[in-house]
Amino acid sequence: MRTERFLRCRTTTLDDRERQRLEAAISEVRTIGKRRTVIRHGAPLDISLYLVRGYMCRTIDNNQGDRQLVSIQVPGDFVDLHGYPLRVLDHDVSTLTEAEIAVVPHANLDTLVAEEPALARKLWFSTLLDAAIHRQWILKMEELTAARRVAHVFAELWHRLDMVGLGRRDGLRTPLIQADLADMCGTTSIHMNRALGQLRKEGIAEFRRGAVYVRDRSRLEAFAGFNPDYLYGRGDLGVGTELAAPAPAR
Amino acid sequence: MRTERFLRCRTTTLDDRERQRLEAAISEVRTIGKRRTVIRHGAPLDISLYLVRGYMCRTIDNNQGDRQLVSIQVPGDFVDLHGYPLRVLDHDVSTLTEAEIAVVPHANLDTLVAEEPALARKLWFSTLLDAAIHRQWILKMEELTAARRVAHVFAELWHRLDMVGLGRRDGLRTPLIQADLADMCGTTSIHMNRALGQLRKEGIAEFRRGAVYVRDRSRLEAFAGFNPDYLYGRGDLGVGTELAAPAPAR
DNA sequence: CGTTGAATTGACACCGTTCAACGACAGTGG
DNA sequence: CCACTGTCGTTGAACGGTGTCAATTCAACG
Repeated sequence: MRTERFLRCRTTTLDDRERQRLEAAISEVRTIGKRRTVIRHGAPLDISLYLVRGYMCRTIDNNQGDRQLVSIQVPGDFVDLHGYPLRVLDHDVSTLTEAEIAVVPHANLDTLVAEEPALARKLWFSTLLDAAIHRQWILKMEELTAARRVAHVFAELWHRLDMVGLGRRDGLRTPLIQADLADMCGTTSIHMNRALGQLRKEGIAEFRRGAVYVRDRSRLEAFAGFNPDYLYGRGDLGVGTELAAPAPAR
Repeated sequence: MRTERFLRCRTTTLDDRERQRLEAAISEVRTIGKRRTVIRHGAPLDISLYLVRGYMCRTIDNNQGDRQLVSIQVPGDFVDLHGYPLRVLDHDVSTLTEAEIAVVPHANLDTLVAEEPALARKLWFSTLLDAAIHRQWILKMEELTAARRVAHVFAELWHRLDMVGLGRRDGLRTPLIQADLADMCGTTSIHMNRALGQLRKEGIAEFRRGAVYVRDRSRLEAFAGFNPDYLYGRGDLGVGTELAAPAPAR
């Protein structure tokens, strides 16, 4: 089943019937080559894309003419479901690797949403997961140095791959090159190279042509200050796991 | 009407009947003092809050124990509608000023979503607007220097206030102190002070105790590289307004 | 075996942090 | 009225993280 990874291991998941209805909303499945732009910002949309296999990303052009990576998508992500309520996207959607993509016409989503409000709420949930990830990125971009930022990217990606059943024991594989990591972390590829060198030297993670080898996962996560709560995995969102009650607003 | 500003001047707006249905879903309106935390991350929710008057923000605690501001909300924002599909938030929601807040029980939203799929899609739209703003913040945080970042914050806020009919000619008023701006821009309040000094010296904007005076708005926006498309105001999203076609993915 | 994209290294300037101190201003109470 | 107090804003100097430019090495592939 093509959508088997959708919302897998999340606080909100689909039941069998809902999954079948979603599956039935797919009009076709396409295979796209690597590094191709599939959706362009500003173009009116009448379909949304679900990522079955491979990696994709969202990019935004900045004023200097180069692209920033504002999110990465893994199998099981309903990549541009955002395009359904928004009708037009603010960003571009591209493949990183060759990818298998399920096409869901908005007309089918109209039916689904009208007939299955509970499923609609779950689809909505999946898009807000992206928003939560965005928020965490804003936070980490502000808070951390480049080495810690890229460590956080690794930790997040690893965790997300685990959730959809694609995780590995000793690290993770990514389709990302150092320039991509730089784009994600808001730094230059040159400095990213040095940041990765630091991770290697400190024995936290070793990046070699897309493969990330990690000996001690908890050390990586601690280094990055990674807390998976914002990914809405099974289990509650940190309730009871905190040391102290939050302080007043300011 | 309390929700008159909701989705005002956006590409997607409510019609009269939808607005009345939304209005009817409000169970009560509360007034909250300034700088109070209203929703805490990790707490199960059965209501969502709509901001009628005043300013609010979303914050996330980082590992060093201080809070980062990941978004600011103005009147007309359905602040934590995210809590409806998510059921639990990844962040805290606080007031900046005294605020008037409409409470919408999730039970009422259930009814609304089931009976009015088109309205549901519009509510969904409003939450994805937040996601689009988050993406732009990620981009700008990475791309710009501190002075340009805060100029972008001003430009965005001004534009959003314009959309809900609260804009001014000569600049804007905010409840933000320099430390807040620093939290938003991922810098220290000391450096923020210098960044504001630079804006003042260059005649771009003058910040005095929450008031931002701007002589030449287009200069402010150019300095920040501000492009309002991502706010989904009336008019299309930059189609035909660009100088060149986007380049291939990489 | 040459080409190409990717990774790596060095030198230098700049942006931003940190610590420390001081100034401006409003509110409060004597 | 003034002194006190706390918050917010401002400034200086030293330090470190990051950007920039230029050059070089490495790996993959036709």
